[in-house]
Amino acid sequence: MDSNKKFLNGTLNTIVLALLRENGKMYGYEICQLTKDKTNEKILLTEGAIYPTLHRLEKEGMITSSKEKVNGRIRKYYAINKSSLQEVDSQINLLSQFTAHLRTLLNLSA
Amino acid sequence: MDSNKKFLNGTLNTIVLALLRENGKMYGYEICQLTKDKTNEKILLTEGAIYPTLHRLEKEGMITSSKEKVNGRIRKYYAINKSSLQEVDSQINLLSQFTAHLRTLLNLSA
DNA sequence: CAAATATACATAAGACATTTAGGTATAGCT
DNA sequence: AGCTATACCTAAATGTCTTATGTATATTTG
Repeated sequence: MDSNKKFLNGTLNTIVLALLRENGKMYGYEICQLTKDKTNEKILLTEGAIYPTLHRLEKEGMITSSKEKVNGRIRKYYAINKSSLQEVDSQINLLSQFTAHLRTLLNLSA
Repeated sequence: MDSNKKFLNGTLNTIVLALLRENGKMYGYEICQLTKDKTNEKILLTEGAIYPTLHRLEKEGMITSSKEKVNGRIRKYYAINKSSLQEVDSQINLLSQFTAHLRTLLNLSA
């Protein structure tokens, strides 16, 4: 009841892909933090959601992981596969259209 | 894979409330049709989703139904309970904020 | 006028993403 | 030494939605 958690459903996949497209490569924890920062703590991705999502996207062949040791800890970076860039664009466009239609339905400007 | 069906998850409740708030009273089939028309057939509400949603909202005390016979067929109209108007506004605002943040994340203007 | 389509409601099984809750481990600060 | 931040992971439970059916009347069309 507190945040807009329930609205996230279905959009997480595309959020991840959009952030990866913009930033080249990112790791799970970083995706959570950046989302928190960019949305003023209004959209909070949980680790229980983000990691299975990343694993699924890799399994589907959309992204590829690579491990790097940074400051003694291992980070698992993910990047979009070049062959999937078009599909990623398409998915982001779909979500973009959806939010636009939603705002029309809700009678919101812009 | 064709439409943006998956994005709907979590927003249906609020869409229904927003349409009811704007139009005073509506029946299930009408909500589906209006949504289809307003979004250029991009957001399609299915009957398997809309009716359980209306039932749930009524059970929760957010809306109230009333049956009317129109053209020989019975229609079940729903309207927002006055005591819930504030809660409805609040929910619509939350969804509005969510879509705004989402558009920021996706690097979309407006 | 018979058949197909549109209108209008409803329910139930199944799919599926996310929440909630737990677990491991290292680095850095107090 | 203990707490917090970083960083990964998994699994059971939850809950919405899809898909598939079912019923029934009104209207359109061949």
